[in-house]
Amino acid sequence: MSGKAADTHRGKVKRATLAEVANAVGLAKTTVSRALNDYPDISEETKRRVRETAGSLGYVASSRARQLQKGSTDAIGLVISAAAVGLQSAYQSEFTAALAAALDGHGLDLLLHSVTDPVSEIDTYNRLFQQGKVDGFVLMRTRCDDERIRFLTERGVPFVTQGRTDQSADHAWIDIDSQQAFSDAVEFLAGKGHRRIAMIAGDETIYSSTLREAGYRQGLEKAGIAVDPDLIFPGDFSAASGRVGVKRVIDSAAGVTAILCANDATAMGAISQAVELGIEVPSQLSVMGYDGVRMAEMFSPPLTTLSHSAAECGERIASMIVGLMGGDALTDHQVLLPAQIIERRSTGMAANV
Amino acid sequence: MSGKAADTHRGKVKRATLAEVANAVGLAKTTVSRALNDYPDISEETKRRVRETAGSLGYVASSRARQLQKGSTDAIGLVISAAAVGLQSAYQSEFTAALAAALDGHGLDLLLHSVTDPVSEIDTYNRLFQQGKVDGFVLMRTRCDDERIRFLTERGVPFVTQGRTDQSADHAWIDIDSQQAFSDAVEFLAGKGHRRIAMIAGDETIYSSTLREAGYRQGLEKAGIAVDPDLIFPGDFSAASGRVGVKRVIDSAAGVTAILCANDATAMGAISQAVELGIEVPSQLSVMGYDGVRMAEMFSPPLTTLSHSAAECGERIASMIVGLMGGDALTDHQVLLPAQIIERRSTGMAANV
DNA sequence: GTTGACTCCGAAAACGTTTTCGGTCAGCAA
DNA sequence: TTGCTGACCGAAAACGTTTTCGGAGTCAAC
Repeated sequence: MSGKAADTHRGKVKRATLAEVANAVGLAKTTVSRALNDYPDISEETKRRVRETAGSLGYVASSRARQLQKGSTDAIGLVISAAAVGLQSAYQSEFTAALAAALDGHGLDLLLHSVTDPVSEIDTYNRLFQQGKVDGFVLMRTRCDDERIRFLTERGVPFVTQGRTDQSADHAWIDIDSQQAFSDAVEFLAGKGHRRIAMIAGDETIYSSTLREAGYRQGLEKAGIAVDPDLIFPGDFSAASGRVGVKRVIDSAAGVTAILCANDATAMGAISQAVELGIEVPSQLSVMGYDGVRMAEMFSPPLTTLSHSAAECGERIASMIVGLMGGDALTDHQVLLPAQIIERRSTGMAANV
Repeated sequence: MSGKAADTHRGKVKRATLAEVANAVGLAKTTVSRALNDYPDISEETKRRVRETAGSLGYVASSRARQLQKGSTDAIGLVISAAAVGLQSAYQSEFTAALAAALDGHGLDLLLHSVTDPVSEIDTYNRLFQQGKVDGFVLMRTRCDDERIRFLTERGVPFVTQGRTDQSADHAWIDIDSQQAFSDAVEFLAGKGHRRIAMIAGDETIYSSTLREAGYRQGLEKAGIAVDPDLIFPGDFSAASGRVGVKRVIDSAAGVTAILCANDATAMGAISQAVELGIEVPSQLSVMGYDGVRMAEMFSPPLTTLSHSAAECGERIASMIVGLMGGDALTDHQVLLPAQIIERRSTGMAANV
């Protein structure tokens, strides 16, 4: 038994330990630990020897033990509510992937935790942190008045939100300037001759929804169009709400030639329903989305949308949370990124009415 | 300073420790630990007292310390390759979310790790496990001959794959019977009068792609249609490859009235490109996808597809990995689930050619 | 009054690191 | 010889749990 692939016996996997390495190389645990961590008071020769035998034993330090000693995990938590999982937009997925990639760049892992019961949400954040499973959090889908933020701020837990809130002054966040974006969008549509522009809004409990709507109003003003509250239809970021929205527009709002949707999913739902109702997009109706998800490009017709980069957002959040955990002073902790109009073929000149 | 919200001073968060609880309640650490873990040899009265003071101190056991002692993390790893992140299909996202939810039901967390360099992929699996950050893995996008599987099997690391491989005999997996599904799909199309049915295949390094193609051939045979290799076009599961595929079909394959796509994304790309080329779906061309992602329903036209449940897949994988880690014997460790045809409006009767 | 069984609890070891605090040794100056 | 400096290494404590083992009681039976 010259255990070459050592301990391959199904079931128990024996990891090499620091003590074993120390033993093998004939030094103390202390020395081995410091050699591996490249402390200056260990001679180069010793370091070399240590690294060598450590390597040959396949030694990898147990992060469990290290964490216990150092008091920090190298993971940050992201809790997604299963209730919203059905609504989990394509953008959220893209963002999550980007975030994981970005965190990896900082040597951090992303701990995904799903919570079914909205009541136990806060409790989950609490447990995850108290248990020491994560060092901080990233929050998505921030709500106008967000209990999670109050809770985490109170405890001094590091976190960054993707999206602002009413309490924005007090915490680190990154957000897209959706208000500006929606204002731009309206002006864009107005520039194409549209005068009666409807909006299918997002979930009103989400802060960003209110900003998007505010942007819509602002854009109308800039374009010199009076705001007609009857042209604002409720929605919830789902494709389904786009479908419903379109029906309502048709039923109740005469003369609408363009619909601005709270996000791409809603826009796709809207288009799909419109087409089913025999309305041609964009010749009879222009539809515009927001987020710039990948699928938007492949939709038929390809979606005109307001695009922003999930990758950049992930990168910056990663840096911010690293900074926060490093105890940085609050600088650059509130970042607003622009969105950009991508004109495709779901929008066109206003039809004559 | 009656420290009600205790230690809210930004930065340091003091978690209550077992010793503190023991001290407060006037018992030994041992007793407190066992009381909280509901051991039978602690009196009910004592348990009550312990739970009470533990609660009032806001005590939550550090999972770091517990893990160190017990030798197990309560997390399983999912590594996604950033290269594929662009290709990360909607289905993968849905599945990931479902998996996280299902694992949560078993008290497990999902550790998401992104890897950029494909070369370091194996290394990542190794580190993650050796470091003791995860107790096992779930693998997605299994390849025909999958190095990861060889590696993990060799080490005796518990894992479940979503998708079979050439080495399927040796490991736990769950998969959709895509071969049967694609066979069914062809028969379905043949039943609508289609005779020249093209296929846009998936990434050929992924095992499932080969099964899907095999199913396609099998379906043709059953329908009594000769297989024409020129009707099989390469793809990579992306919407883009659907677009390209359609162009090729038009250019090089006369008389095709239906296209079967390796997945929904490809189908959507195909439809979108077809429409751009002035081809009407489904009157001139039927297009069918696979996976049954949510967006398929909202597409225009709504996509006919082969649907299977990401939620169920997640559930079962969760149970399987729990079983594996519990050291169960190999039973029920290879599960094949069916997919179901959902007829929507991207398919129709064959056009007269 | 010893024994045994039973109930409840505690001391100490263990998990595998990192960190704190010295300790040894060589070389060199006084 | 003594003392000092610098370079290198080690013993032991610490992190916060769980587990192993055993100990102190009580009570009944012999």
